[in-house]
Amino acid sequence: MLRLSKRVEYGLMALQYLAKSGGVATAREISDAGQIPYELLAKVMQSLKHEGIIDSYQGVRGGYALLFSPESINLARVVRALDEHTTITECISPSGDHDACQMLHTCTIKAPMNKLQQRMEESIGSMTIAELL
Amino acid sequence: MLRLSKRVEYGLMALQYLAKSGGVATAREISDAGQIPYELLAKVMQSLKHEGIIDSYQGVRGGYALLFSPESINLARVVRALDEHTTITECISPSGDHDACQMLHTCTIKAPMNKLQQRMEESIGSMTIAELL
DNA sequence: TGAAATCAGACTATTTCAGTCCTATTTCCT
DNA sequence: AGGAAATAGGACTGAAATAGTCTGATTTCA
Ligand code: SF4
Ligand code: SF4
Repeated sequence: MLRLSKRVEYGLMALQYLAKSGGVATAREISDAGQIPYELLAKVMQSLKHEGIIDSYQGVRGGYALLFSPESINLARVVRALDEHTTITECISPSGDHDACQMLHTCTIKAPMNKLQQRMEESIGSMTIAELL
Repeated sequence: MLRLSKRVEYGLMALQYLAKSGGVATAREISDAGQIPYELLAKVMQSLKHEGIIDSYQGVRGGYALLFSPESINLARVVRALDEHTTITECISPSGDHDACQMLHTCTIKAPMNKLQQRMEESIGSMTIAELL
């Protein structure tokens, strides 16, 4: 249940790389350094861009760079950018979705699961990219 | 990545039920009460039994009962009993497996992931069945 | 103008998960 | 003794999520 996806792992490696380099790096460069499938990493970088964690520069001599200091990017945000399921249960929806669980009404563990969700988020959010260096 | 499996959800409901009832309850009874697929729940109960969280009684008038007080059963243990992946990465294996990741040697995020694993476990382990009542 | 890079979407293959089915065994009650 | 009700355990199927690949478009610099 708490195994992180390859997307997140790759994303963390990439962010770590960008933090270390301090400047602009290409997806190819990061892929080579970390032995990460290039095409998959490319997608990950795009997701990180959309989330606003990194900036991108197109064309030759392009690449990616961090938009914030490593210590101000916490892992919760990275997970939110790269993972489908960011909640412990489907009834806890980040954007108030209505595709919620069927047993929503009869469910007896909904409330405590909410509490757990908070604690988990705190755990993940307590770590930053700076702690990967 | 942190969506808990149905097995865990059902397991928590069942343990909550057992804690509330205080005595012996059958899988059928719990299944009916929580609208849980009976066959799947039956498997879950068996897993909980194997982990040593509950005791079972076979035959007519049989069923399941808690082996410990609700406040001494934490969710980390439940997850361990019911979930395949209890670690954040595959290189963190509970029983020192050797099916570890290929990039184990070149990986640059292994150490911090270990730290995160600990924090996550603390979060999950900090909640007990008693908090579901 | 061409090479190198991001951007975007569709696609396939693999693995995981939820759920079902079937049979054996145990135990109580009549 | 025998049947009903329960757990035990394995095999199986279908659906869904994930990992990875492919193709083409666009941007930008030299
Ligand atoms: S309502 Fe209950 S069963 Fe449904 S997703 Fe939420 S916690 Fe799980
Ligand atoms: S070694 Fe690195 S890449 Fe492999 S599982 Fe561990 S953290 Fe992930």
